[in-house]
Amino acid sequence: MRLSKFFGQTLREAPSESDSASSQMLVRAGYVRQLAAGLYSYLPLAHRSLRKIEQILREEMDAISGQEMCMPVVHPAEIWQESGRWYEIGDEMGRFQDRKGRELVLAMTHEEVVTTLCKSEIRSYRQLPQMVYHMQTKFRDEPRARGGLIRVREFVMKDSYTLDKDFDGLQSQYEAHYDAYHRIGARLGLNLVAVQSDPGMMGGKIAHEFMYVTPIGEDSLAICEETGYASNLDVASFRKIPEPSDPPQPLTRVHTPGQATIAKVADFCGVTTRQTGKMVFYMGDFGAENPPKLIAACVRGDMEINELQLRYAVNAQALRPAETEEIAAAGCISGYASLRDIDHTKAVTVVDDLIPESGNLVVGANEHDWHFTGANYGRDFIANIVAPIALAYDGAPDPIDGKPLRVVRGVEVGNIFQLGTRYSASMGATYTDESGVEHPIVMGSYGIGVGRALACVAEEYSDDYGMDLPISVAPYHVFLVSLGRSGKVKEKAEALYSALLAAGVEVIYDDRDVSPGVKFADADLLGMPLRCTVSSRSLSRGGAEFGRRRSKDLAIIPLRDAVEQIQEEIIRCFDKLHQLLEHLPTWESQPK
RNA sequence: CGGGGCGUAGCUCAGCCCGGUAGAGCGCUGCGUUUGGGACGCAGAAGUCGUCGGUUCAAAUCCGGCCGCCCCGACCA
Repeated sequence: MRLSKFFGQTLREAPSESDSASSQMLVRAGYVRQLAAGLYSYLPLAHRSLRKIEQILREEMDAISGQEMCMPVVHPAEIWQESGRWYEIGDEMGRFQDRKGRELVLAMTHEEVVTTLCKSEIRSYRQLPQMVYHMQTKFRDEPRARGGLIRVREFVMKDSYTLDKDFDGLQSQYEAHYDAYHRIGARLGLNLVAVQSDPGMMGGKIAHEFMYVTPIGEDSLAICEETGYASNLDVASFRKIPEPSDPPQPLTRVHTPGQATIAKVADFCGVTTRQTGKMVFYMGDFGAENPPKLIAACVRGDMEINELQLRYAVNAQALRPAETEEIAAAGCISGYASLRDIDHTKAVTVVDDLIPESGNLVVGANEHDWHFTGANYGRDFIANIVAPIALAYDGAPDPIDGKPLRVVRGVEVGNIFQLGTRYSASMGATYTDESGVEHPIVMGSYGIGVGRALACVAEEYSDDYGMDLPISVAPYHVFLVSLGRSGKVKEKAEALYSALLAAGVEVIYDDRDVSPGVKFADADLLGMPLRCTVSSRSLSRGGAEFGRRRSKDLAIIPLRDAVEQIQEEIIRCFDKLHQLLEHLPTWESQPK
């Protein structure tokens, strides 16, 4: 590729709409252009990188017996109605009608289509197990696209689907994906951390997310390097250690004027926040046929509510913070609320499982400017439900060995779900076993966002000058630049370019008639890992300069050996990257 | 969906308070000089000031509606 013919241009300044390093660099380097919120065009450089990422995905999926196929982006509504997700999913699903008024859906994912195919293709246990995959566009009308390429509305995902006759089969294909995803991360130059995750609307019980840890991530993770525990914060558990307390003391009403926050009241009463109980109120949505109900949750004062776990504990479909009037309707006073005086029929009352183990708490007295001291669960207040509803926090003891958890941010590059029979049962995809009995097929689904992976790689490998992409992802391996307009330099550079092309080296050649500063700046920006410079200076020293991007110590390589030496260096780059494959985490090595 | 910000040349932005000729830098075009880290001179092209309406003799500027984009939150198979 000649840079003089390149479709697109580099930008000295990033457009104001992009924020993260990855987005800014990809825009400045002419890889991508935004068309609208969450919709991007991928220019030739990005497209080459995306194809390379896809090829890595393809190789790793094929290696675990995947069969590549392709399913449509537009689906009839009926299959989504059959699975039930037509009704469960809201505005994030793109819906439209064809000319006859038939309801159509833009694919958010492809479980429904795979399951439909199972109905026509899979009849017997003899046809199982199976693993199919494709790389196909998804559309999700996110309420808010953000972070440049990290969260977009239209994107290509590699999604694979496993079909098994039982859960043992599923488990084995799940583990194969678990290991394959680590290999994919390594080949992309990304350290992906597998964390336990919430299966959510995918159904099923076991799920992992593969996270690229970065401050710009949207998800919070709780991880412990020492024990290997790693979980999405949503589902993270931790050891709960009760605060030592004296034998139960009498419940005492205390005047606490103006002490409406936990910190203030703890300070006022001379106790730590660990010796207080904190009330948080939500309105729970229990489905269309049930009225919304107040949820009164209590955690220890130093902790926060894990809303997902609370939602599961009360079996609600959704939660939102309650208004002051809604709290008052159950007989509680905001800021001084207590489970002692609440009407347990008007609210679902929940305490974290640490509360019954905590003695002599300071809690609200349900009256302005009054609290109780010496409150003890069971004697002074109770709840409908006792469940682990406290959110893990930085420094919390991990559940395996009590070592401190670290809470970090991450971007979800991939995920794996054990679906079980969630789709096959509702849609009637069955096989016949050895004894002639029909069973629903046991399914798994496994996704990796291709564009998101590129964004993460760009984020990881950016510096002040541009990107320094791994050899496996860079659109070209070598950036060849000629300096000066002397006929000899141009001639030699052209000859080297032709020789590299003839040898099959992926090279981008800056043949433009611009100043050296511009060429070097663009070379730095564009992200090719290797650079080769031909100039009168290099020629007088015996050939071309060659080395890593922005490297200070550049070797002079004679032009007659240049192609060979460049090829060898490319191989060394790949070898170095592939060394990462040697010590990857595996399913076997993760803590159980 | 709640809160905040922004919309002026291809890009980054000034001008808006205080209404009256639409600006700068970068980029682009031409000519000349220059060529190892975003060169310089001269000449030039380029904008329905997001959009619709209102106020006014007069609106980029004041007022209102709408649209779009960004950020925080809610949401996120």
